[in-house]
Amino acid sequence: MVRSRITIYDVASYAGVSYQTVSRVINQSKRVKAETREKVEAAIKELDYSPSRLAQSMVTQKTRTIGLVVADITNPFFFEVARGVQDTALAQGYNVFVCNTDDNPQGEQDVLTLLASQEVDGVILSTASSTDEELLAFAENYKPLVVINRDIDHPKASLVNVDICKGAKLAVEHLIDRGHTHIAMLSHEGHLPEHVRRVLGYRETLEAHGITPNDEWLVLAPPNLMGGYEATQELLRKHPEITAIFTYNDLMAIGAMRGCHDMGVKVPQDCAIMGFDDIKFSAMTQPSLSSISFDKYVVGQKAMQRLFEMFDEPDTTFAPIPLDVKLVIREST
Amino acid sequence: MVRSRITIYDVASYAGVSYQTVSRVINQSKRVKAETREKVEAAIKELDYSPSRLAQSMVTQKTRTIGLVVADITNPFFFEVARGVQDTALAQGYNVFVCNTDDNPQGEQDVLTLLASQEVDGVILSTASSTDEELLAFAENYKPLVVINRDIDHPKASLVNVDICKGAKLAVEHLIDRGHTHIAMLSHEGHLPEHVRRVLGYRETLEAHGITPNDEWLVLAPPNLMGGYEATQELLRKHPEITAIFTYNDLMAIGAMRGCHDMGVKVPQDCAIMGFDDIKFSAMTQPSLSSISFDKYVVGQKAMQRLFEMFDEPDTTFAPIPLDVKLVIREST
DNA sequence: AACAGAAATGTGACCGCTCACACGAACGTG
DNA sequence: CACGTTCGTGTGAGCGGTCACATTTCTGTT
Repeated sequence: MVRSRITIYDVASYAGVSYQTVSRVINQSKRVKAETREKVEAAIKELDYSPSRLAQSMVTQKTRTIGLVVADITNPFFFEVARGVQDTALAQGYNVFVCNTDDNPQGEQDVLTLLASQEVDGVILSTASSTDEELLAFAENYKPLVVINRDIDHPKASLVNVDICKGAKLAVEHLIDRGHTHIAMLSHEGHLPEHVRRVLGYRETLEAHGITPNDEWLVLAPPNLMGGYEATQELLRKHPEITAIFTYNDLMAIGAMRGCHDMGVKVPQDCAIMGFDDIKFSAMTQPSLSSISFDKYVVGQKAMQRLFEMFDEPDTTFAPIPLDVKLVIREST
Repeated sequence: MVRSRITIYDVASYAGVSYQTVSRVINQSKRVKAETREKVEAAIKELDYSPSRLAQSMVTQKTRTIGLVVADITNPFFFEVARGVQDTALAQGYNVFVCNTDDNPQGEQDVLTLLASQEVDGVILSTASSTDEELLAFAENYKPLVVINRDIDHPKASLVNVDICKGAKLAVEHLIDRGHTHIAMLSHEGHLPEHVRRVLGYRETLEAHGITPNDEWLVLAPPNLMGGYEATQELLRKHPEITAIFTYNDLMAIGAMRGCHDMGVKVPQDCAIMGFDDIKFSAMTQPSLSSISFDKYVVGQKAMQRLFEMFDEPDTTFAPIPLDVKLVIREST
């Protein structure tokens, strides 16, 4: 039975009060007599009334909806973050639009303007494809913005930053500890190596240990299983001297391990593999994957909490939220 | 600069027409003189106006938003489906709320009522935790509903069904072909085996080949990596006679392979492992995983397309959309 | 008993848009 | 040139709420 919507007026006349009183009950205003409140609550229950969020949003100009922009929800890193965001949002009655940009700068702009027109209350962004300028423009003109793993400087944008440099350092030092000196790296083809903190950490750590980074050993590929697989095969064919590979993320690392296997290169004996992100699969691969671990769920959680803080205090500028990483040593190194 | 919202009235007075004319231009009504339309379009561009979806939804009672209910977006199966849904929705200007139920029936009910109050235009559901009755009640009282991989019978609910029975049959027959007769199965602890089509297919196929299913060999566990890992170890400890395992999904299978490995059981020599879903990881594991494959992205795409059809023709009852599966043989069997 | 002040409730306007309708101008027709 | 049609545009109302303010009722004080 598709009954036409029950409005606040229906409840009001059923309870014998004015619509405004019903509104007060809904909004938990103190200014309602206990007795009246009960009457209204009974009416609400009786009529199975629930207020239209649309109408509420219309007048309050708050939608209780936020946008989450990620490169690709298909990547286990992002969906763990997404869960953290969603769960935290839901607990406060907020909903989340998840948008994929596929690491495409134009897509990212489209998605941001779409979100703006959707009238979300805020945006959490975890991508690196749009330029800082575009992002700054968005923060300036539109809604509160929380940015994950990216350094931009704007009073209306907040940061949540995993200590990626430290992660890269731990990873490379671990490989050096294991006696490796010919350490290659697989990075994300979508980004300039100069802007990728993993690459910077990789280079710095090598240099700190007296090893000169060899640019031939830095390969750019799509940051997924197939990208890691193919890049590894090409790399090892060209540079058989390599004995260790550090990758942009675990997806690439898992592809890399399979790439080694298919070439008859044994992991870790012939070539050690080191990932980044510590996704759940990494403990289950064969050999299991050493990686840099941090709590992705917490990343999402903190980002959402920060967004809530920004709603409450719109004019405050918040300090970045740092998140620590740790090295997880498994069989692949 | 947070300028207060530009409304249709601003555009109207800027262009020197009435607000209704602007509305007509926005809604691509034919009833506007070309000349006027240009004036209005220029004004829109000039003022950088975009209509408030909120206000539009308010009056049209359509939000251009749909809800996607999945058990856990963290499962690769679901997020590939989710991508299919999202991409298809976005192409038509629709947004998607993704909700996780964590396979918790109460959570599912909560999510459904939340979505109803959110005033989504429709719902796509791919979970099995709520009862058929609850789902029917939802379809009856609320919005168009597309259900994935589940048989419910209601004129207002549409189905997209992967041929899971066939998948289970192909899987088990393949194991039998390989000479196995002691074939165990790992299923989803959240559902009664009698309702799981994979289990039905498993039992039927065994019987069809003269093998009596042994209930001791059917283990229920959480449908994830760890669930597969632990269940496998327990199973093989109790029943070392088992030489093949068919799992509810690839996540469990990957956990199972690792479980075998850690017990010194070689895959596939000592024990073959057969998955279901063919997620991307399965080609990259070591050994790579045999599985039942179907296009998860297309599942999402078809579900969304069907929902659009339901919007267009609210009173039509649509036939279920079938999707075929195929066997992918890799190294684990 | 009279009055101020707080507490409880009611009324008008409006959020930004679309719908149904009204209205005048332009058009062809006999 | 009076007529009905079509076309182009404008007006009133209302979607379902909340806000600011007005109004009434209940307190407490002297």
